[in-house]
Amino acid sequence: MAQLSWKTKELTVGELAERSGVSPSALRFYERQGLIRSRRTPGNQRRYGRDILRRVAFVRASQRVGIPLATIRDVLTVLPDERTPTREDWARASTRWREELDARIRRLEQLRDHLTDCIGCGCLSIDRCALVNPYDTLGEQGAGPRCHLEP
Amino acid sequence: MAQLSWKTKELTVGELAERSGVSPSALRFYERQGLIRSRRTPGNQRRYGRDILRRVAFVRASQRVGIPLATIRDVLTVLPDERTPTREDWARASTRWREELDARIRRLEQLRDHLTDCIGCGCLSIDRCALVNPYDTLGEQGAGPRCHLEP
DNA sequence: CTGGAAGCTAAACAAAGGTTCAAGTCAAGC
DNA sequence: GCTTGACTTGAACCTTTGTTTAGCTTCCAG
Repeated sequence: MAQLSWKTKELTVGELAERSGVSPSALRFYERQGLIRSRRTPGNQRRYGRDILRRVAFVRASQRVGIPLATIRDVLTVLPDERTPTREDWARASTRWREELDARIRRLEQLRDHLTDCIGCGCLSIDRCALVNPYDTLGEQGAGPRCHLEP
Repeated sequence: MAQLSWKTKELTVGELAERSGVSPSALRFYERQGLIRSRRTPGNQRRYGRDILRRVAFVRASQRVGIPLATIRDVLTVLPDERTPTREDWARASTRWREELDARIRRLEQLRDHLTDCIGCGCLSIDRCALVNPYDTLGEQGAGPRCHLEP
């Protein structure tokens, strides 16, 4: 007796990968980025408790909303550290994304409305078209690369 | 007399950069990617006709909608090659983005609705939660990096 | 005609989010 | 006890969208 039930058995990276749909390399990457943590066996292999499934799920769901990993990590740090997060803990964390999502939707809707106008007029004027020059900035966006692609 | 009016004078990269709000390095990059073309002077410097302003404006507007450059390039190839594109040409090209935008907005709205549900239940279950597993795919997304960040 | 500003190219670097590979270690079934 | 499959690490590589830098050339005003 005293055998570990499937409920309490820890997961290896491979098992977690299969159950979460996230590749082992991505899981190790998340760990390097401080998004998840793992216990190590005496032979230095990773072992995860059941909590980890929900945590990984939260990361993926957040990514789908379009949040960068660094931001997700910041939100995860507000979770309780030594206690298993409760339903309320997760709900509180999720609320942040709700606002993010609303903002993104509003922005896209504005773009769409401008675009509808512009399809009618075909203008695309640098100076006048709200779609082309939406914030009246014209340049000076600052240096550094920006990624415009959504998955 | 016979002086070039400002209406017909060609633009240098620097001038185009200033008028379009896109840096010279970005303009050269767009040319390498086949998004724009330039005439060359005998001294190998780029010169642009007035058409280019609208073309660059279209590229920037499309980027704001979230379209990757490769896709923009493909759409630009359907423009007439030797004739200056008309208002209708540009409007036809823009119509594609309208559909794209609508699709994106719908997707975000679905996400938001799921998220609202999930905040209530706090579930984030790998198997059941629509937010976590929205397409019932669970893995097998294919290889290659994907960028999730919006500007 | 000359000096400085602007242009040219190719190559390196950046950041995000990973994948792939090489070389080696661990765990478990037979 | 041994073999095989899963795991470990670090480093290199990938894509996208550009910027920066080095080393030269060209253009324009005085």
